[in-house]
Amino acid sequence: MPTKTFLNLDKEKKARIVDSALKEFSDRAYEHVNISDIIKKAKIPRGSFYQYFNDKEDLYFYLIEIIRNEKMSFLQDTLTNIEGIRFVELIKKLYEEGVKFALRFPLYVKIMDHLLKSKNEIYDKLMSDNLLIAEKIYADLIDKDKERGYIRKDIDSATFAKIVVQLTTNIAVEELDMSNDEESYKKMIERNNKVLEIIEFGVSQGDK
Amino acid sequence: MPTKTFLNLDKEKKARIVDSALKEFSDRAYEHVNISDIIKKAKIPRGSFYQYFNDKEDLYFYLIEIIRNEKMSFLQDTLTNIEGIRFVELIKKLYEEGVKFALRFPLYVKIMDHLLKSKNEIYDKLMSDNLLIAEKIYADLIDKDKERGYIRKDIDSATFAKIVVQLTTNIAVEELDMSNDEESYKKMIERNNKVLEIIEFGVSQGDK
DNA sequence: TATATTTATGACACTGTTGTCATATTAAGG
DNA sequence: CCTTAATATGACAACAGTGTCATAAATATA
Repeated sequence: MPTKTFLNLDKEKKARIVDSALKEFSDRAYEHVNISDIIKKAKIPRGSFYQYFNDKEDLYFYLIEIIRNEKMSFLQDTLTNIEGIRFVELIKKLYEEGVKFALRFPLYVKIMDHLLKSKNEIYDKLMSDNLLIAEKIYADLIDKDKERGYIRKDIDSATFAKIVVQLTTNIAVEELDMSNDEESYKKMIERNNKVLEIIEFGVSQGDK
Repeated sequence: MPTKTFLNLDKEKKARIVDSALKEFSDRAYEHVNISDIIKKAKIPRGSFYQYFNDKEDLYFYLIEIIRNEKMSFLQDTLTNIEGIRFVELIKKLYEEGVKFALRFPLYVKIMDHLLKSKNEIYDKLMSDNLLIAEKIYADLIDKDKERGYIRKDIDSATFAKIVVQLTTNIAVEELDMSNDEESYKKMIERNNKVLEIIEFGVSQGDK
């Protein structure tokens, strides 16, 4: 947690520091970000930084917190209106919102992407449960859809959930560098729809 | 490339160096491996190392080469008998062989996993094309299966290929730490079969 | 204005890592 | 056995980054 001193800082200075840090952590993976670069970009002296944060991890956790809050408030509408919607439709919607979020806050998404791909203690502290929790939630929703007759009962819910998590968490980032316009937005949505169509109906031509 | 001096080294010493390096690069991502640890473990003096290799990258590329050769010779049988086999069956077979390979050479697989998840210039130099090439090959095989009536013609081959690459390249590694026995071998195969079953026939219960 | 408290600052000691180089050792050739 | 070439060695300079600390400046309080 940042110190009281940091939180009392005037808006502009705080923003300078946070922005600089966001930039660094979106460019590089956690281990390669160094304080020296952050304070240089934020134009604060070294000593001040350690007046505000314990160390790099302290700062990083603070950023992740900011990002998560932003994402949550972004998804709030979608998540409060789950009732009655089919699982596959929900996934589509969530992905769509995810893409919107990515276009609005590309730095945030890059940072989370680094985190997702990392394999260190930071990941363990912040993420390891998260995806499992998502899988669990998905599996429950899948079960409900089985009851309602939308999904084959012989499908393994856990496997299906895992597939969805794996296919929908990775796709967005590559695109972000290229262009932030409507074009790539539509392309990403479309690609995801194709993927879900395959999952829904399968590729097999057989009589079945 | 290693120097002539290195290649002339007696077998035992060469092995000591290579093994030490393999261990380090399987434990840590490229950027976090340092020469000092490698030479300490291999019990060679610092100067010698630089007699053998230009730098870390030089050594790393050499290891990747070794791994690739091993993998290729491992998959040779499977790859020479593609004729007539259905795409989905081929993927199953390749995955199965992949698991066998992983159990036989866990260090190799961990190293390749680090590489796969990295997002740096090393990755660009060594991997960026590779997955695209795999996708292309898969897409061609999918097209053939369409002709033969195994796969729906309205499926987007590129999308399908991408899905397969994404779902089959990631799964293996987590398991490696736990246990190297027959149990986990069977579990991995089984899980992959479930995934492919979903891809093949879809999850939808609809009349269709 | 005087004093206490909070904040700012950058020099510095410390740690870790790389690649080089002068020198020593070993092997090879005649 | 002597000379030349190949290989081995570890001390060291150079660099990069972290976290601390004594001191300065600013701000609040009385």
